[in-house]
Amino acid sequence: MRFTIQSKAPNSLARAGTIETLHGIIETPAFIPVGTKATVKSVATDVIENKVDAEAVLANTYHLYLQPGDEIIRKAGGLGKFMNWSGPTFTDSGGFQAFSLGTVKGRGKKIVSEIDSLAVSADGGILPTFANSKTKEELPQARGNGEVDSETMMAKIDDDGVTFKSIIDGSEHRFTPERSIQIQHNIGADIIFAFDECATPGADYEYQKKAVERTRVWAERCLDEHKKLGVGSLKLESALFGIIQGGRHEDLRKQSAQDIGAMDFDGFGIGGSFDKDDIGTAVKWVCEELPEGRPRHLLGIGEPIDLILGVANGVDTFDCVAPTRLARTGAAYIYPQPRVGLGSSSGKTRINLLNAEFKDDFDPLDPTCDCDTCKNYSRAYLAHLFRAKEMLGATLLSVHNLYFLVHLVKRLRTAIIEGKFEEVKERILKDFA
RNA sequence: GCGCCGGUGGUAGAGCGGUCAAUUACAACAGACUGUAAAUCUGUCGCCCUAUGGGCUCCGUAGGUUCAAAUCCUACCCGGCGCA
Repeated sequence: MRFTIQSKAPNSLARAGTIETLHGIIETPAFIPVGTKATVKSVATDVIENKVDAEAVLANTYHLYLQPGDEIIRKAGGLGKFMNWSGPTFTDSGGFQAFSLGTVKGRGKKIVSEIDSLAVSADGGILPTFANSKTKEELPQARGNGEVDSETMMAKIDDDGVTFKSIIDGSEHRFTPERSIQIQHNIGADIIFAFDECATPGADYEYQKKAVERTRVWAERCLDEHKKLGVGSLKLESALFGIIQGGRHEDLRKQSAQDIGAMDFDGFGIGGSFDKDDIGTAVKWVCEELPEGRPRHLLGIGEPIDLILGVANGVDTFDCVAPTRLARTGAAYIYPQPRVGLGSSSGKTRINLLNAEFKDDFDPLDPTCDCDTCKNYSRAYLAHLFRAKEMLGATLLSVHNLYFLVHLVKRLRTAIIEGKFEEVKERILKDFA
């Protein structure tokens, strides 16, 4: 893998560049669609390539390890071949799942729940049942700190790794930094991530500090294992990115960035489950500290405004489930625009197609958008698909939302190269403020 | 014409003397979603108000029994089935 910075925006951390991989070039900054289980949900790879214009896709180690199993993907010739994606690929390490399964965060008002048991759902899948749902406030601090001692939790973290229950069949499994790297080598993505501990943003300072230290130790172990494995049987040369943690604490973020930045990683991931306010603080602290010549990926972010702020603060690549998840429930990103006769959708940056006002709205989703969905289908038709529960709705909206974010970031890239980043940033920011 | 069964909120369909403005599902209306346990989850869903409380109307229609009726009785109207 080779990273080249083409141009930098003056008085800003923003930069435009290229990441060259075995499977093609990623022009940065770039928004990378998430394809957790080796599929960007509801969208075929040729559409991701030709209609969304994505630079790469990101899959997940945890999910692919459980199903279909990393051996199968290795036999298929690696992730890209398996899913018919010829471009660059990423895999996340599974560290985030250790966090999200360990603390079970927010579905609706049941912020955190104790999982009572696993039950078979109507469609034959296995679902946990939430017998003693509690709000965040009611939970003991220890649970928020990841000290998940309860037998009923889905994951337990210790200094050596994470033991977790399969979301598919409840069986017990264990990830260590070494194991995560081994699995990721079998999956064979171009860019893989170190196995980190992602503490909940609500955890206290002491716990965050511990997570930073654990992440540092695990990072070294990942690097060792990665070097030991070399190019492996697949002969796919993966680049390994180290992950920075530290929550919302400046000293911890800088410490983590120095720790990880000093190691022999090909690039970096910034983890930690952010909300909007953290981009200008935590992300900035980290990017100021990291060595300039290696790419930075902001894990799990974001919304349009997050992407703009992320680029401005030195991030090169992003991934986020929001565009596809929102699409599946009928929500679409749009550029705010005054719409005559449509008071409530006027000026919005996101609309819900299930709202009654779109039943007979025959305009495109976003008249300023050049995606296939906007060029060919009306809001009324999309609204109908969602009301009728036709799966094409999810596909068409996913294409739009992905296109929207991918091209938003492409616009920023062009602006950086043309020396107009501040101007373009301010203009778009004003739209989304 | 006789007999039996049935008529419940937008729909289906529970309830069959008080805990019923009425279970549940669907529909409808709104909200949430940031390294995907997510084609998911949450809320509202008779009307009105000085709204974690109060008032009014309500289970085909009209009467009646009862302290109390969607629930029991009578008549009528409507629907289904059976027999003439």
